[in-house]
Amino acid sequence: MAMTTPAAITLLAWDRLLSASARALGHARRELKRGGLPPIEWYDILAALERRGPTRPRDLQSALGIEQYNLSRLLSRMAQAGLVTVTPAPGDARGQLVALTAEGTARRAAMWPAYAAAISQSIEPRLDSDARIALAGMLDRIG
Amino acid sequence: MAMTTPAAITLLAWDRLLSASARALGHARRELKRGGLPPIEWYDILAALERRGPTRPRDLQSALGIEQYNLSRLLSRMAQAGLVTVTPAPGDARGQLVALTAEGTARRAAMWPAYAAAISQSIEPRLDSDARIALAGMLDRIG
DNA sequence: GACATTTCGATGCAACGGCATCAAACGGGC
DNA sequence: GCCCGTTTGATGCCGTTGCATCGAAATGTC
Repeated sequence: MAMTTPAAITLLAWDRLLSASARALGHARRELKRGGLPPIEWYDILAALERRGPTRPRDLQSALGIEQYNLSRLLSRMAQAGLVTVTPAPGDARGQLVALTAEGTARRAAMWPAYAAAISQSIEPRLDSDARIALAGMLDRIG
Repeated sequence: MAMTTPAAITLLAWDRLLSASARALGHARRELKRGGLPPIEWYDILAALERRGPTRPRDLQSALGIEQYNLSRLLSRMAQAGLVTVTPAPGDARGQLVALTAEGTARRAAMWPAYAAAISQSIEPRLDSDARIALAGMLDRIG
């Protein structure tokens, strides 16, 4: 067995991290597209709004880790698609309040089966429950 | 303590996987940019060419998991930057042979310190050697 | 209260990626 | 040798992202 230096281990972990997440993300994206559904980014925003209720863009941004300009345009598209409403924020004339529409709620629900299936297919087949817990714990430290 | 169902564990792992890799990747990208260096994608191609010697685009594509059209354009840019040469492939008039230039080798070497530092900073601070091995093993199964 | 600083969100522009398609060349079957 | 399906790589089109910057409103300073 080859001697494995700490640095080499780090690189191996890096490599696996990038390729595993790229593969998994790509799979989920394709599955959603295959179902004629919106992209993952929309799901995250819709789900966040469902959890939090009407929210300021700025707060969405920090909660989801999206770039400001990116979120701005995502919200434009989602509003145009009728999934959210963007209204002036009460008490701050600069800002806005983003809220789910009924259609937005429905759309998020419609996305879930395809999305959940993709997630399960990526993660569950070869990791038992304990391994998943351990994996989440390690990744949590990296993040 | 809340009961944690298997499905919830899967979702937690998914969440951590995406956010950890996004954070780590973003950090590495920013560090490279901060040094006035080419993007990660270029590094991967340069490193692959250094390992493999002159290579057909098709082979790079499957080795690195890049889309065909994407690789085609990356190679154009890298050739224009003088980091690789693209010549007709001997024995196959459809194809090409991509080779590193001296400048390409130098550039890859110049990228490494910044890239390696970003990797270490993302992975090593809170995972010891054993944890990194375990992490790589789990991610390998997902990929 | 006037002025500088900070925060919020939009946007022009260029680079990049995804998709579909194309032309050229290869190779197998007959 | 000829045709047909396959492989290789490029590209037009469009949607998205990154970057820099802007204007407007809020907040802090004096």
